[in-house]
Amino acid sequence: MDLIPREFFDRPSDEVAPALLGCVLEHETDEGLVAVELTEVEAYAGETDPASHSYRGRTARNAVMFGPPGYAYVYFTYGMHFCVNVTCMPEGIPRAVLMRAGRVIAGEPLARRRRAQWRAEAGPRDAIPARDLARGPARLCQALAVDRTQNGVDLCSGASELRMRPADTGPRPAGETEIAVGPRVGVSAAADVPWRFWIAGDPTVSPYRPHKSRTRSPLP
DNA sequence: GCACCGATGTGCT
DNA sequence: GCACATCGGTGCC
Repeated sequence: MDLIPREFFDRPSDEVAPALLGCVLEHETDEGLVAVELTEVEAYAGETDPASHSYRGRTARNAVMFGPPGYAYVYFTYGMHFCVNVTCMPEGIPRAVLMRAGRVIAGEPLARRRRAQWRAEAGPRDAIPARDLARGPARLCQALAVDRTQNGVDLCSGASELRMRPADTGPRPAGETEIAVGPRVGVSAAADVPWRFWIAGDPTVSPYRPHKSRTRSPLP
């Protein structure tokens, strides 16, 4: 199996993040295989990063971030969505890269069924465009069927159903070769830190949304 | 395309 | 309580 070696992840998350663009996250289940080529990622630091789940120290939820590099940290958010990260740096140093979006390169029918099933609860809908199958961190988890049960899985092991492959060294489509950098999406703290990386011009990159507070304006 | 907003569970202050 | 590393619908330009 051609997988990314663990040493790749044994460095700061803001170095790992851009290097992950073009790499492939794949999940093999009883339903089949779905593989996604990463087009958008975000780096998270630990004790120095107020936007990181490990900012306030180790808890049961974020324990995987404190473990060795190359493991999946999956968390549940907004009452209905999952997001998946890969851990970086040696054991004891909490760093991770959030995988925000990608292009489905294998198992597209299965990925579309999973996404459509999730949306069907709100009623009948139009077909989902291919570019939207994994366009956003929660959509990526839907397409790959990643949830809590994948938290702590070793992404560097061929024995894992969820694993990471190196980038294809071949040429990319014209206009999709440059790596762009900017502030992270949807974070209220440290919103100015440019730790989001994406492939410039790629249609599967999620639209940028600044963080929005849920508190409504007071009544007149 | 953009702005608003509801759904919904969990981990904190 | 309330904020939250989100999404998808509706309404409007």
